[in-house]
Amino acid sequence: MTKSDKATTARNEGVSGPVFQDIARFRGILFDGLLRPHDITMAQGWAVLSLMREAGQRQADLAAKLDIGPVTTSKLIDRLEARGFVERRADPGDRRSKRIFATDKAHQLMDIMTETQRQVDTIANTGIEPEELATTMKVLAKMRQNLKASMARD
Amino acid sequence: MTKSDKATTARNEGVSGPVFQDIARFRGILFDGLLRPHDITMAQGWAVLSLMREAGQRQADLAAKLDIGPVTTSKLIDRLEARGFVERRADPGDRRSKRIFATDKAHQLMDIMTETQRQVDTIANTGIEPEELATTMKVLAKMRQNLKASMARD
DNA sequence: TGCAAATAATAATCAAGCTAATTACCCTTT
DNA sequence: AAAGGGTAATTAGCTTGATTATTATTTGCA
Repeated sequence: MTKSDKATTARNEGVSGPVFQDIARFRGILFDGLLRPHDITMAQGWAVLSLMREAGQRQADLAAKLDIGPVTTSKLIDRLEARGFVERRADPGDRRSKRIFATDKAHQLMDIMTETQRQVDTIANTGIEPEELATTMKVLAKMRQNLKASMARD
Repeated sequence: MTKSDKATTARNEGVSGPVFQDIARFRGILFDGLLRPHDITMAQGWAVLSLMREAGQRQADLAAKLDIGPVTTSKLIDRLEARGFVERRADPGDRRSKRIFATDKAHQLMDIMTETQRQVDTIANTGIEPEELATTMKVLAKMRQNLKASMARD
């Protein structure tokens, strides 16, 4: 640890700071760069994966699964449909709803997403002790839960 | 691939998932909600803080400090200038550059940002052991560094 | 039964990030 | 001194988020 690092920590400046934002952003840039040849983005890929795990979700279901808003979901599906990874079908029982299905073309994405995530994790986790990493992932899960719960109540 | 890398990969498949994206997003929503009465956002606040620590930075300097692109910086400053938190002045020595200064109005933001961050951290860190939190922050700093380094080389 | 409230999707608008391309300017080299 | 290459800021356009409001449909209840 350098002297300036120590000073920064002591002042408590930027300790949690933008570190979460930075990591999320850097991971996204890396992820999207690796996915570019496959004409898909990280956000789109995760949406498709959710649809392959559970076919025929309504847009509202998918939004809840991904923890994003219904509008974001709608536009995400627009792009996925334009690229042929997904299709909207009318819900036979409720004419307000649409059911979303992954197409055949989407099925190659499973392995691509898994492998890409492995690559990003390998880069991000270099030089980190396995036990410390395990602790970190456990803590992050708790943080995610804390934050989500605090938002749900408002 | 080292032995510990292999072990990590084996145990940690899909663990990282969108958890970083989710935490960053949730923190941003909370942060921006708390800042709303002050007519500023989290991203804007951090930019102003950097300008108060070091007055008269060029936009490119600020971009490097915040780890964002020059275009994002330019538009961020547009919004800050429109709200009267910041002003652009011509650089006397280089007519390509502009020097950015926080206005008097900005000085109240220091405490607001500090306090808001404390509130968000309090929510996010509830029920987490101090040692585990310390480990996590250390690991996150390392991850951030790993990711940034991997992007710089391309 | 009929009307009010809830729900599903979308349109419109804004913030914040990105890349690529432009413009203006500086500096070094010949 | 002119040319060329590099740097600073901006414009234009895309993605992914958010919020707010609208439309169409369903459902619940008096």
